[in-house]
Amino acid sequence: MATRLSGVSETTKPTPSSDKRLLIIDGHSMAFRAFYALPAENFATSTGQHTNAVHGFVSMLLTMIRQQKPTHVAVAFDLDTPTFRSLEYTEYKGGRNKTPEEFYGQIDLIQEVMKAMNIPAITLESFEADDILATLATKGEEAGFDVLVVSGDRDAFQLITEKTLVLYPKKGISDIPPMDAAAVEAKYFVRPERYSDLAALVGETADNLPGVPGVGPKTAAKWINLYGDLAGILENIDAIKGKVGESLREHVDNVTRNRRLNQLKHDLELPVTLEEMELEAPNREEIENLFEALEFNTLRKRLFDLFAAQEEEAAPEVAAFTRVITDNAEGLQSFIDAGKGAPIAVQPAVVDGEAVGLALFQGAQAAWLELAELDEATESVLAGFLADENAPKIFHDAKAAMHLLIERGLPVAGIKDDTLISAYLIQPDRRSHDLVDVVQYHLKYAVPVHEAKKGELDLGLTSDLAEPTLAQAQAIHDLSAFLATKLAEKHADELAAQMELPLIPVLFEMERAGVAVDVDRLNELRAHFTTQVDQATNDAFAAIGHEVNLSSPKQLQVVLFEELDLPRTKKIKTGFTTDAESLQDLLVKTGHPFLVALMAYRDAIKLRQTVDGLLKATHSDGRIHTTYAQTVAATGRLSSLNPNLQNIPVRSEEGRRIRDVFMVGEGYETLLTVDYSQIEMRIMAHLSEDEGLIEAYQNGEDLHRYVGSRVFNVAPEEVTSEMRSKVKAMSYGLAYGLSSFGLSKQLKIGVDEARKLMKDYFDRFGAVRTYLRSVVDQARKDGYTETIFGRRRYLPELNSSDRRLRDIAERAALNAPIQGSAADLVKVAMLKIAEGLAAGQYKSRMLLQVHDELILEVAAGELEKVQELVTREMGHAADLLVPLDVQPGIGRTWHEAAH
DNA sequence: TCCTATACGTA
DNA sequence: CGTACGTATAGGAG
Repeated sequence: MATRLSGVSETTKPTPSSDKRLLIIDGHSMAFRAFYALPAENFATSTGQHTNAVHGFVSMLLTMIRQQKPTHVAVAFDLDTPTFRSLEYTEYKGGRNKTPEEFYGQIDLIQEVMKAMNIPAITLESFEADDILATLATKGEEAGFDVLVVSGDRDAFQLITEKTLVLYPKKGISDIPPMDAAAVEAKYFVRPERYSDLAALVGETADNLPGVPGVGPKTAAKWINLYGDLAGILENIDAIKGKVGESLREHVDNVTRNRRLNQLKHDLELPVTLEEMELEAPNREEIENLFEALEFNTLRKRLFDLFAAQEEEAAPEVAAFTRVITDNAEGLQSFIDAGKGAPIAVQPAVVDGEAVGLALFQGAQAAWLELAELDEATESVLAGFLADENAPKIFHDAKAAMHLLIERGLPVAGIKDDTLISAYLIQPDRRSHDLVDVVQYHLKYAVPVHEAKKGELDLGLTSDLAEPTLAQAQAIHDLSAFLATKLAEKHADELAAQMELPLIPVLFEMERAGVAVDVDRLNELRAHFTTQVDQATNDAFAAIGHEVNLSSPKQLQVVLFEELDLPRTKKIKTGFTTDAESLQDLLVKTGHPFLVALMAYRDAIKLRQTVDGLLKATHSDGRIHTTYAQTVAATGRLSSLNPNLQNIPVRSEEGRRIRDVFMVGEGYETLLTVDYSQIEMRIMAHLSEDEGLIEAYQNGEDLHRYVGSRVFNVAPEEVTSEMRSKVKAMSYGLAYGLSSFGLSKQLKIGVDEARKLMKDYFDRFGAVRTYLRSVVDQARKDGYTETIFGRRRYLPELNSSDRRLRDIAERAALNAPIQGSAADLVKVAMLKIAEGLAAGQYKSRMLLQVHDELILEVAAGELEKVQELVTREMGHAADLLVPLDVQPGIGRTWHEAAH
């Protein structure tokens, strides 16, 4: 029987905090502080709206909340309308510099953020934010709060009491020392309640309130301490001797006016109650949208982390479950059987890259296994369950779990669902779908995580892992059910079941297999490229007569545009670009030898970096095991990382030498590469149903030559290579939303010529234009684009009022069905090939996928059949209006196998 | 130690 | 003012 570890795991109630803390912020003054603390030019959205004040303000607010842990928060803002002070004294706050243009609009944005964070932003007609702060401080104290006032205005010091402190930012927006009575006294030699008297005497330049000339804080404090307060001073005004006494008598009207104006109101009627200021979780969607528009990625994470941490301390509203420890075979078996074949969520606990524990969840039961502690019988039950194709399992990132578990001798089959995949298909444009984020987003609670630190593993720690890992397994289980509905709503359920989920074990096997590399050749190449780097470095230094870091664009800018005074290139944020294209232009214009050396340096060091990366990534088995990210690319493509094997050089002669180190591994006969030729163009022909394009492909013509002959109105054999390359660039460009301007730049021709080229193209292939337009129109209506296999990409910004964002979305909409359909095709082919290889019990295996190319390792005697299988399945992955042409290549290395 | 900007490799 | 990616380095902020 299962050992009961802890009956029902309790949901911890948040301990009702007896100390209520109210944080109140002077919105304008803090926004200004933030504005001047952060450079405006570094904080702007792509639309040109400056955000430095918003960023600084929110950053400051988050820090405050984290450090001060307020239970209630409110922000007060000034209005533009006159206040009772400006009405009484028209020069009040006069003479201030005009608000900088970059500040414009940022207060509104801050208020929007406050709204999304559910923090009241308070304004009051004819009063200033300071008065609101004062009223709130008083109200808060009366209601038993500890009050923290954040203001950049020294008038706030008068609010300091035993229960109210002021945070007055001194420099920048960080490092704010809380001011209490003692701090005020230390600085100004008067108690806070007398600070306004002192300020009245001294005056306040910022508010255009002149005081008594010749009287500074020291003198004012001396008088206050001598006569008690301002009233006392005025009573004894004639007793004060000297020049300053005279000055006081002369300017006494200033003083009384100042005092009247700097007295803050404590008794205003506020439109918001204290209860409404209680700090609650932010509106996640609003924050997502707002921060997306503001391009605040770091802040978004900080914000959610902050509130996630708080919610964690509070109680996640998660159903209780029975937790069992299954440290014996019978217990585990009965746990597995209890679900009667319902899917079980599986989540490994990882320390230092190894699975140390495993949480299982089903129904309302959770099981925890410590993998190092399992006896043989229990392990065998577990292994049987994991490997059973008919025992359905749910993961969040099944492929990663498969790697972890197989290292423990536990192969996995029967992946029924993967919530990582589901989350991705629902929101393919999100870059990350961490379990924590996905649960927070969909289920609206914070799933706990255990931050295991390196080298901290001990007996105590493994059990610490149980609680959070069990909660994660429960979350995965709940998420699976929740997302299933969402997937169906979005018509992505079939894609998940038929394509993405079956692909997981295929990718797993490819990653596990890895690709063999010739380490000796890699080292030789490294030395070779290093020689080139050194040579180019020497040449470069010789050309300018001194050393410089050739890898620093910033330093290069100095050399190129200041020392050498070369023509300016395209402007970028940090000055002028030094990219390869511009360097080439500069070389043509000036012929400066430094440019030659620099370009050689760039080429060589890039190749050496690639080689270094490969060397570092080579495992002890002499193979490189990349990881395929199945849930990153918004179009449905895979991506490859650690290392990226989808961007190994091929275009340059030197670069191709790197492809020659990828080789067939021991026990295998050869590498086989098969790639699609012009797959995206073919998909465009299919989707557009353009008769001309379809005919060209059906007749097996050289597409670009064919298109060239039509566009330039010449016979196919008269199409020059120049014409062909123009047409090729244009054809591919179209699928990316290329403009005539872009085409003219790329082909280095006039915009007029480019425009004519495109017009001639569309005159001949009108269906392409119709199709491209319809894609965008349809997507604007639907909110998404769709591939041939029904994969959607959601593009809400197609309806943005911001033209820049809309244009970007339109280009994405043009490209997504084409790139995405190609990605789908390749995935389908991979599934069929994997199936065929298994069915034929071949030893040959797939190793790599590079978008339109598959690389296989072929065992002795299998080449003919495997090649037939691969070319057939790739060629028939979909039934299009045009044939799919695939090109096989055979060789000992990746380079040799290229055709 | 983190993040951003720049540059550059692939399809 | 052409899509989709991943990775390296420099340099600033922390």
